[in-house]
Amino acid sequence: MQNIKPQRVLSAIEAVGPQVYRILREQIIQAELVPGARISEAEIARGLSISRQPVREAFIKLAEEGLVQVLPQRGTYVTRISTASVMDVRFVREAIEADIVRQVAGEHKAAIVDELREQIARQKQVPHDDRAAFLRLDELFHHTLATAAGRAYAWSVIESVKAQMDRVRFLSVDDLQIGRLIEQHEHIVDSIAAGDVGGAEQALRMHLREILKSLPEIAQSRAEFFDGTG
Amino acid sequence: MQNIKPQRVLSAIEAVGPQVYRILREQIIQAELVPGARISEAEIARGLSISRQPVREAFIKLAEEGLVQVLPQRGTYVTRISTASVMDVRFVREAIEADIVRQVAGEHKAAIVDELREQIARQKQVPHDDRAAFLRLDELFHHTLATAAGRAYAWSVIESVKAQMDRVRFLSVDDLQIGRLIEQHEHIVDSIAAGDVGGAEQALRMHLREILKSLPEIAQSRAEFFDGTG
DNA sequence: GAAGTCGGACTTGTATGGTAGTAGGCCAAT
DNA sequence: ATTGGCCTACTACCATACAAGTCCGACTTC
Repeated sequence: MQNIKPQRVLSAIEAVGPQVYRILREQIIQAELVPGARISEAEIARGLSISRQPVREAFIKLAEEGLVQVLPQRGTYVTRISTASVMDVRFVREAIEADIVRQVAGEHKAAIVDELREQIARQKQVPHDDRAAFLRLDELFHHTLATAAGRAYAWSVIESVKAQMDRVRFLSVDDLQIGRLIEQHEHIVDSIAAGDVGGAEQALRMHLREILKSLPEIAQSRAEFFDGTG
Repeated sequence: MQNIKPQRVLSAIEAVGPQVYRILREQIIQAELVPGARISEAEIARGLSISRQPVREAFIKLAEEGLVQVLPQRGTYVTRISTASVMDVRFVREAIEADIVRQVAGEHKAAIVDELREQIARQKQVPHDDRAAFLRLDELFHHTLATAAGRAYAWSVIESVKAQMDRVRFLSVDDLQIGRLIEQHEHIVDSIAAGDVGGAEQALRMHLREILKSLPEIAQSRAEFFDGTG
């Protein structure tokens, strides 16, 4: 089966390193590159028909996010998901987004409420089996909140740490949870619309803690993806 | 003046790239490398008697922190301090540390209070002209809080973003401010000791907002270090 | 004199070569 | 049968070479 290698198109207007980073990051989050898998600079470079150098830079960035572990002279491995790391990231994200939503709720801008309600309507229309589509809309929802508060930078920080959470979410979101998450979105927006700062904050914190509920279950059913240290 | 180049000792047991990163980061924060300065991979590499590759990796990491700006085929420049960026970082830091201190205040661990009070005593003994020494102790104080809450990861996130704040602090901390900052530390610890969760949070938020008070003044007196966009 | 053009000396980005170190298989010796 | 030692293949890390683009000054031309 001499299948022609699908030459992944790398843009010429952007440096290759960051592109490789995004490709690998996406593959790790979506478990195409499974936890524990061994990858090598040379192997990836061959696959993309580029040199090892940009791949190396991508590895470094992935290692900073904790998505891979680089062992000098030994190899580079996709990290297994650590429930402790997931909870660490969730804590940071909750802290930042709590202050963001407090600010939004305190500013009484009707346009934002309309925008968010429209997004919720779209979330309800997502087919129940299309997890990726819902996750994209969920991401957009939280991103919109941050932008509305004028906190684009804060969101960029969240983005740079949330990969660990996304890996779990990709494994865990099922239909039932989607419905509950949408309800929580509505609760957040209602609180914002009412100018209920404290209520909005609490609603958001509860929303982000939802992930913890399914985490033990996922860690057990997909034990090979998780490290054993808890 | 044929002065012998002081060969900075690079450890052999750690990769060179991260070491270069730390050296340059320190120099930028302490304004040895002044904002707007042009630096080049080759120049730094020659100075350290290494190749361009590890320097390049350091540049990439510095660029992610916003400490330098890499313009392909043109050059790399130490960024000027942006007051907007400083406020962005402060927002993130305040959000995270607020949740940390709430947790510490809610746990009623006497050992932590003792440790923090001892640190404050040491802060009072710092000579009033030794800014660097006080900043180190201040850093230790906040780091200790995070560790006490079991939030080592959260602190690592703060560390990776706070360079922008540190650059300003290095320019701004004078004797008067040191006294006020120590008072605020005491206020925070008192609230923790009393188990006053809300009070501890507010005290910490006020503490971290202190930097904003001197920011406009610094930005004016050292205008050449700041960008003009506000 | 002024404007346009060409060339060289930079810059970062990418590719490739070389080095030290690890892992694991194979073989020999006990 | 088990253990110890070599040897090959692989790894990441660093150094070096090459490529592509930018800037600036000198020269040419009008």
